[in-house]
Amino acid sequence: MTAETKTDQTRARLLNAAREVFSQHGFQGATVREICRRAETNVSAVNYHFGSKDGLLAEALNFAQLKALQAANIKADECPEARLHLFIRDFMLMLLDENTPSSQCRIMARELADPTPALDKIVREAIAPLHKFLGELVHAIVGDTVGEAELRRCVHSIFGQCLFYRHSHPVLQRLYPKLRYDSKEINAIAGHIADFSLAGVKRIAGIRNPV
Amino acid sequence: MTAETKTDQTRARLLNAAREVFSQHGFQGATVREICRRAETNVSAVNYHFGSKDGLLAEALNFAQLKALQAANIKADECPEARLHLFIRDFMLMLLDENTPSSQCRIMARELADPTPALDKIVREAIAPLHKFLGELVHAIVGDTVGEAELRRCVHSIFGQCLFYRHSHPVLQRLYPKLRYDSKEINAIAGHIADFSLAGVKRIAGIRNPV
DNA sequence: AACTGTATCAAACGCTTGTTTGAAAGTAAA
DNA sequence: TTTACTTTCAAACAAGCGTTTGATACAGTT
Repeated sequence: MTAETKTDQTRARLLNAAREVFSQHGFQGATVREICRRAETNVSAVNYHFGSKDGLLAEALNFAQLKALQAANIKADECPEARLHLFIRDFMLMLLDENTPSSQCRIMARELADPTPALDKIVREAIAPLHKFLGELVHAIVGDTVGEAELRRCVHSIFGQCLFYRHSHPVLQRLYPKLRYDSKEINAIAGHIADFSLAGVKRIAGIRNPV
Repeated sequence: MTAETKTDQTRARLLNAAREVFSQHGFQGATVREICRRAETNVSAVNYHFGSKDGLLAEALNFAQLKALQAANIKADECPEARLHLFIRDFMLMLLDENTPSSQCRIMARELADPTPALDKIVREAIAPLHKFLGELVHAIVGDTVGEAELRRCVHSIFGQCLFYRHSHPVLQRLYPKLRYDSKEINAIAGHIADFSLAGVKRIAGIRNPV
């Protein structure tokens, strides 16, 4: 085994472990020692390979999946209403599904409220494009009938509903101990948010809602 | 000055400082040293008066304002739709207004995603009643036409929209640097959420929405 | 075989955390 | 004033944190 391959293997193990631990405990709550324990390597490996805990977070972030989601949604040959539904479902799957290794989105969700050195990068490269994307999708639904501020608030309403299930998960588990985020439940939640939001944005736009 | 008065004064100063710091940095991010610095007392005062940092948090929590909000809303002689609007406005004022010293609600909001020893108490005494209250309010609007699961999801949609502006504040400030939560902005946000949600719950209930 | 550079590791470093200690100051009753 | 009790405080404590160090093992080159 060459030295380079060994380096890459250790790096990869560290990145995977970091994504796990960051998404579970947040940046502040995660410890370098636990990440290294899961990566089965020494504590000093983080600083050797990534310079610092900050550097590890920066490299652990990966927005590819989020961008793929948007690209696939744009390509989908559907009306804007259907695309909104699709987007919400895919987004909720990324946020909630415990069977997929898409912890990037969950890392970001954790950091929203607690600025870390990486938040500027996250906002610039992931969140801002995401808001722009959803803003355009909502605009395609309601047309030019709503002002910029109201359009933004519609986007906030949609993201707010989605993120609620991630942020408030510890609370919801206490309120409803039987709650499980299996694919059936996630689909039901996504369907609800899509219906609820479609009625909401149309109401804001002054469009009559059919039953 | 009697000893008891002195004790109470120090206790009160510690509680006020604790509410400030907890709401700003969260439980984990807050340090007893900073709390004591703001309370202008010694580090050991926290353990002397409250036993531990956990004990300080438990006593710093105060759900009176949240309960007063619900009581006032029930007393208000308005239709359910108007009461929903009132509730959302008052709730947003508690969550966002920086000029009012209602940091309790903000402490809770911070802890939602990050279980602390106090979360069980918070859920039991504050969040569960709040969800029950809003559930009944939504039920008063839509009647018996929607199932229990869908009603719960409507409540989640409303809280999700409200909490978004608190949780994502650091992100929103980066996206829109001009954003300020003055009373005009808070009222606009509350109005939007009320309109948006009213249309949403009626759509879920299968009630046609007027323009 | 000797040399070079990289990767790993146990151990330690400097710092911060929540908490404890023991003495000093202050208050109230005898 | 003496006594008993409460409150404050500087200092220290043990544990945990991110990070650094110096030795060791190892691959590839000469």
